[in-house]
Amino acid sequence: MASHVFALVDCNNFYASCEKLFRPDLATTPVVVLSNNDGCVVARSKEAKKLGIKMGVPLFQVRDLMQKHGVMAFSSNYALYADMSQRVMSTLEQLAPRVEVYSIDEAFLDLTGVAHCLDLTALGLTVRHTIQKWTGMTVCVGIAPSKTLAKLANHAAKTWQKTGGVVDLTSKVRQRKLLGLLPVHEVWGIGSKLTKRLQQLGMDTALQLAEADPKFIRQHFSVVVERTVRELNGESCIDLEEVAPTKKQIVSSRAFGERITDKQQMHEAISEYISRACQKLRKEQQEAKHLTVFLRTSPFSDKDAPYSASKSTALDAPSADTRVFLAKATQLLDALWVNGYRYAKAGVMLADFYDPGVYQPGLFDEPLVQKESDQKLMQLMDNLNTKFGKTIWFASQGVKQEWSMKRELLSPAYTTNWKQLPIVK
DNA sequence: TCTGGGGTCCTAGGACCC
DNA sequence: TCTGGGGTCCTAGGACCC
Repeated sequence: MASHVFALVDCNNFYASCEKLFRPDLATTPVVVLSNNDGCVVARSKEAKKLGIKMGVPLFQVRDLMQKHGVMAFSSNYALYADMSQRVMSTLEQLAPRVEVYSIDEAFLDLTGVAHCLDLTALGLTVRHTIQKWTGMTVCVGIAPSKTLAKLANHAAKTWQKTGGVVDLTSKVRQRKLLGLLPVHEVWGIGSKLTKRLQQLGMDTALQLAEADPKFIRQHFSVVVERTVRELNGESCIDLEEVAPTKKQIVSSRAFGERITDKQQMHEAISEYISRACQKLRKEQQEAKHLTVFLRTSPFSDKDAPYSASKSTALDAPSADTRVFLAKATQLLDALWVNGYRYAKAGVMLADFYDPGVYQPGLFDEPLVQKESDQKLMQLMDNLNTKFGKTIWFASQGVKQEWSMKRELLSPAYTTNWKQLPIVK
């Protein structure tokens, strides 16, 4: 069997870099990007990291520090990040035979076929320079015989400047050397809970995990961790997935900008989430049969009474019609709603997906009638809303949406709105 | 006063069937 | 009163990722 070669390409400080790209005046300024509702820090530029601002920290805890050092904050601007991501990914597709877009700022490349005829470090440098030149983004590249090792190689490329942003980890000797240097929690798939349990068994470094007996790990943990051990030893267990598998569930949920205490407002919010979820569903060209609605108070507040509840229902037949789900969601909300709480968040979840037209009704079920006019209406709505922004919607979604999220520090839509293009003076 | 959103996979346990 | 073994399907919950 031919051995695999993967590269992991990862943008440096992606969201923060997107914001800086169109603001050359901020080149050396520390920048952070905030979560929805401007609640916590979800991305930091290298200057902000240096100040000790941690990932995920609530904004109010670092406000003084930020003020003192002149840190610039932005609300998250997903339209901008998604567009920049697409530019990076389509550049990668021109540079490598097979690409798996793994997240908004990362992609795995399959270099198996080209590994023997090209110098891998040189190839990594080419990727880095091309992305830099064509998109303005800086990336690091990690190359290794398994995805887990490629992740670690990328981590090394980011951590040590003298690597020039590219680390070729195809040699066993280098693999072992790096594994010995890294704590076990840096390994892809090892989170905080597993780290604790591994440490209790005396495994503190990635190398100690790599040297554990896979059977022992299988017994004490799971197949997932066993696979990680094999991957750390250069045995590729996780394949490249060039085409994204169809989704198995769609979630739409948001924390509110202000607490909701009024049922009518909650109904608006739920209607909005249903509408978004159904639009995503139609974009996936799927129909769903299962719906969950949930709501809860803030889990962080000690003075609010805690309440968290969810209810699910199954449709008679799969659908992608917003109106069908709106009706069901309203029933679920009636059953869930309790007066007197200060609700902080709610959401809906669609599951149990089918390709349109393949669902088999039970013997005694009503035969399915899918009206063409219904599908056309949904399609028309989607077209209008994609083309012109949010243009038409259902009355139940409300107009003012006073509960909607806070985004007070939003940057302009530099790349996706003609009116907000940056101007060169 | 202020703490994100959207996913996946695996496992255990219960219900049900023969 | 005694009372098996094996299989499947579903769901809830836990863990992880970015």
